[in-house]
Amino acid sequence: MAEATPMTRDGSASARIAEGLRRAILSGEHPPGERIVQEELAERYGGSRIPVREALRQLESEGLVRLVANTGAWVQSLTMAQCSEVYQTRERLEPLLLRHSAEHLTDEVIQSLQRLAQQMEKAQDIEEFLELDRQFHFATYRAEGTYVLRDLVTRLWNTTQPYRRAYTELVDAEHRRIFHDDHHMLVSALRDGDLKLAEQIVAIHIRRTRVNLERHPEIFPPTAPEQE
Amino acid sequence: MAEATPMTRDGSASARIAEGLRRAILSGEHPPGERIVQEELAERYGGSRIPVREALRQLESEGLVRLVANTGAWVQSLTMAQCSEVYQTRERLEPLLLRHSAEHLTDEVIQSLQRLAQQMEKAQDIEEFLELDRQFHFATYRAEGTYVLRDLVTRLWNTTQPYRRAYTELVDAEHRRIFHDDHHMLVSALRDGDLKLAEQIVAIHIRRTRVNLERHPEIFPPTAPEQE
DNA sequence: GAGCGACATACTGGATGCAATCACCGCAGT
DNA sequence: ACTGCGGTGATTGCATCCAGTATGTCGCTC
Repeated sequence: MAEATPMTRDGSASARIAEGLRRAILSGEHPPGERIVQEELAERYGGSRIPVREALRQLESEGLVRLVANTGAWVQSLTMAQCSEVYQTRERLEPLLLRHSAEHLTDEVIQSLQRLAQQMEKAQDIEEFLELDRQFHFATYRAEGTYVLRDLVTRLWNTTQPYRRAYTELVDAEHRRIFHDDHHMLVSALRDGDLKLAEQIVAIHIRRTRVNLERHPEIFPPTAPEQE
Repeated sequence: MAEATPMTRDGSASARIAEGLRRAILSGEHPPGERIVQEELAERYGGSRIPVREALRQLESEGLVRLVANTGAWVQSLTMAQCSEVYQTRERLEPLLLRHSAEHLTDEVIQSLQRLAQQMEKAQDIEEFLELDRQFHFATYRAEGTYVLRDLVTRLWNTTQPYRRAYTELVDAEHRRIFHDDHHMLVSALRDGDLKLAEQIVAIHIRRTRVNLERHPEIFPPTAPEQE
């Protein structure tokens, strides 16, 4: 959905392929560690390998793909430590982003947040849950003007998406309850205009998820690949 | 085939070109807004346009280059607002990175920090000053293990490098004094093992630079180009 | 039977060439 | 003089082709 790279308004094949592959990876179609063969992508998107290679370079920079010279490309996989680092980064950045966005959070936006939070509680399928969660949080990040920080946060979400998915698959009802409570508390704080509280809720929300992820090392690749 | 740049250097041509162009942009050889022509780069690095294009895609993702389909590439330029946003991001992230690094800061490292800080005070030339400043700060960021956060911070430094250069050119002796004092205070705090203080110094140091940058709008492009 | 080395295969990396697109510039019209 | 428009040149985007390298397999030696 949300693009990590600023839209260069690029109708080119390489941009299309990058977008398609990014979406495919985020949707879970390609799990971390899966091999990516240039020719297959070229055929799938109806082009030659040249734009595919450019797309792969771009996704590598975004942290979604891992390239090894003369060898090939794989869907990036993170160790638990790396994933944890991303969450610590988010814990620092998202409150800041929220603060920048606050002035653009109109009543309509807050109402739609409320709706999204309620919808999430009724979500059955995991993909729907993940999608709504993402929509919810990015709806609170409406910073206008510049996009540096929001793009950064988008990338951080993207690189950790597979692990969020894996984690979501195995949490029980009680943990979900806490999760939803965070969302409702955030909506309330925003409605009351208590920005400071809202920032704290976001930070705690992210920290909680990180701590829970760290309780499930089985989600992550068993052997630490010496990537980069 | 240009023999000046040995092909045997490990890593693909596109990686070499990306590295070279990145270095050239950071060194100020190519100022923000300058047009980048693929063929010129290809000739300069002794290759064809294919690896050049891959390098440009990568640098675009890093925020150093701006690509427009069917039109060309330019060295990325930031508005003051965007630059300010990067500095706010750094203000949140670098204390965190410092904390991760703290355990790796041996006495030798701290001594080299001391030396770097002293060298900076004697630096004549602006390029030397910038280079030493960068070396100083990244010497404090020795996070081992994973590199997610350090890579991120590196990118943030890179995208704002031209403006740091422009700003450095016009600050007077008094402001430099404060700058150097920050560095010495940081070394002291690290030597004393007062991590909390060290984090605060870094944050204030970054904030101070941001505020000063915001006092010099003439550094930034006059008309806000509708990039992104 | 196990370990090692050469060959075969498949894939990636890069160069060349051609079509497509955009920017620039001169010219006609108002 | 200013604006709108078409032609021309330069530059980008992509496909095809060729070379280089890593991997997997088979056979050979110990």
